[in-house]
Order: sequence, then structure tokens, then C-alpha cells
Amino acid sequence: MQENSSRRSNRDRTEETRTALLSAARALFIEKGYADTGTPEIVKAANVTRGALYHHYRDKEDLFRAVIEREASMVSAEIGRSTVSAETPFDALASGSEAYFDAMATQGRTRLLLLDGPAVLGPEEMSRIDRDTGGGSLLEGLAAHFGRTQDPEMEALADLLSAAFDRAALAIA
Amino acid sequence: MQENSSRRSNRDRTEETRTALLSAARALFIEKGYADTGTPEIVKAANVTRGALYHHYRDKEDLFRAVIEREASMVSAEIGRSTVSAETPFDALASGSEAYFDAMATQGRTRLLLLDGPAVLGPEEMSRIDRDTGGGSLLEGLAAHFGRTQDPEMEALADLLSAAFDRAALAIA
DNA sequence: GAAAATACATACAGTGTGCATGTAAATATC
DNA sequence: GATATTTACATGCACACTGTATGTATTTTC
Repeated sequence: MQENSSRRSNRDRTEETRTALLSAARALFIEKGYADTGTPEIVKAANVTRGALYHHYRDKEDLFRAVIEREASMVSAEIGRSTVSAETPFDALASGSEAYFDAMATQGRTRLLLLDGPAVLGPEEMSRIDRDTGGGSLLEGLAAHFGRTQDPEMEALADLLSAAFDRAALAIA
Repeated sequence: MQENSSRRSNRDRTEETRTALLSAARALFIEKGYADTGTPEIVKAANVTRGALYHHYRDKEDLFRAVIEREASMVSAEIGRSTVSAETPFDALASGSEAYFDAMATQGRTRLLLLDGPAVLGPEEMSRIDRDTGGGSLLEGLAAHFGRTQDPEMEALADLLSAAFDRAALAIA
């Protein structure tokens, strides 16, 4: 019998420290921004050492990317949850829009996803993350509603609408 | 007779070094971004010392703000030039839109004004700069076209449209 | 149970920022 | 037109942060 804290599997250890780092980093990035948050501060808040950080993440930007990806997938999940029960594409668009604003109302999300994210990772990387976390729901909804799937004009419309949504979320915050 | 370079008025000296710093900083901020550009690099490109930089600007961010303000006023000027000759508010909106995209096509402007600017200075400061450099032309045009001046809904519309314009400019670049 | 891989911990080198202090040139004052 | 004062720089330094290299403790594999 030796089940004290000195007996944890590697998988558990990894998940714990990663979660601690992600939470601490997220809070600090929101509070002071990416540039003004140092790694010494992050690891202190997460109760780990800088060695642990650089073991799990390539550099500070890589940790930031992980924070952003988790945040984006949370927003996407909230939207998805609110649209599954919709009867028509239009209903899905309506409830999805509401869900988007609800999700973005969470403290600091606009800063992470709309300000620091694009500046630090670049717009291409951000849209890649959007895609990978299932962020194409607006495009799908519009295409279904207008009955024009695979239409490049729908993509443009979705992009412009998405920009307007983002700005609105930013204005609210 | 002693009119060599060692005989310049303070006003001239200030303007020269400031211009040199602004140009060098602008080029580097565009090429490598705000965060990855160091002040030693900037002053080297501008052929001045760091002492000069910190004499004319409070800190690196203050220099960046000056770059952004100059850039924003250039865009605003281009738009203004293209709309003065318009006969109707609608014509002004049309030619102003075109002028906006032309202006934003200048290398690096999207990065400065749409990515690093908001992240470094914050959205409030950026919209303040927009206002101070005469960036309210879209709102004025819309209000005039629809005959609804002083309407808060016009402000919201102008804001959302402006967001769509920005995203389009970003997509082009 | 030994070997290899994983998960850290610690120390260090390099670089950048902002300030403090010193100097030269220009402008104000008499 | 000489002196005082302000302005425009120049130089050196202290502090902080980033990324890496190197060492150590667990865990897993064989």
C-alpha cells in the first residue's frame, strides 16, 4: 500500500500540471494581456516551475495557443448545444447567435479570442483554430437556410457576418 | 558663414529625428510585428541612439502610438480626398468605400491598424484615434444618406459596417 | 530488476526595457 | 554678446524575462 501523492501515473501528472498551467495562464492573460504576463508569474500562480512549463509547451506562445484552443472549443460547444434542438436552419441561426453572445460574455473571452489571439498567433492561425474546433456552424446555417451549399458567396457572407458579430461582442464588453 | 549641419534649429532637429524614428519603426513593426521589434533595432535603422528615442517618446508603446496615429490620419486623408467631390451622400459612401480599400491595400496597414493596434493600445484607444483623425466619415455618410442624423442606431450600423470593412480588408491582405 | 523514457528542477546566457546620469547644442535673458 | 537655462541628445546600468542546457527523480518498459 503506497497510494500517497508520490505514486501517480505519468498521465495523471501530465494532465494535472497542464491543467494548472492552462488555468493560471488563462486568468493572467485575461487580466494583464499576453505581453504583460511573464512565465515566472504564470508558474507561480500554477504552483509549478518554469521547467515544467517548458517541458509541456515549446514556448510561451505555444502555451497561449493551448489556452486559445480550449477557449474556442468551449464557445463552439456552447453554440452547438443550443442549436441541436432547432427545428429549422433559421431557428438554429437565431439561437446560435444568442448562444454566441452568451458565450462571449464570459469575462475576458473577447480579449483572448478577438484581440490578443489574432495579434499573437495571426489571423490565419486563428481561423484554423476556429475551423478545427467546429466553428463553421454559421456558414452551415446560412447555406442551409438559403439552400446554397458549397457556394463561395456564402463563405464571404459568413465571414462578414462573423466580423460584425465579433465587433458587437467587443462593444458589449 | 557657418551653415553646415552643426547649425540647425531645435525645431528642425526634433522633426528630423522624430521622422526618422517613425519611418524606421513603421517599417519594422510591419515586417516583424510590435512584440518582435526591439528598440535597439529601431534606433539602428533610424541612425539615432536609444537616448534620442526615450527623449522624444515616453516608451516603446508611445512610439507605436505615434506610428498608428500617422497611419490612421493618412487613411482618413485618402478617404476624405475621394469624397469631397461627391455629389450625393450615396456617391460619397461609394467612393469612400473604394478609397478605404485602396488605402488599406498599402503594405502592412492592416497589420498595424487591425491587428497590433487594437492588441497593444486597446480598442478604446484605437477608436479614439479613429475619431480624432476624422474617422467618422462613414457615420456621417450613412446619416446623411438616410436623413437620420444624431440617430444612435446609425452609430451601431456604422460600427458593424466598419467591422465588415475591416475584415474584408484583412481578407484581401 | 535493469534500462529507457518521461516529468520535472535548477542554473545560466543572451537580450530587451526603462531610467539615471552626463554632455553638447540651442535659445532665452540681461 | 556673455551668461543662464532649457532642449536634445549620448552612455551606462539595473532589472526582468525568455529559452536552453544540464542534472535529478519518477515511471514505465523489457
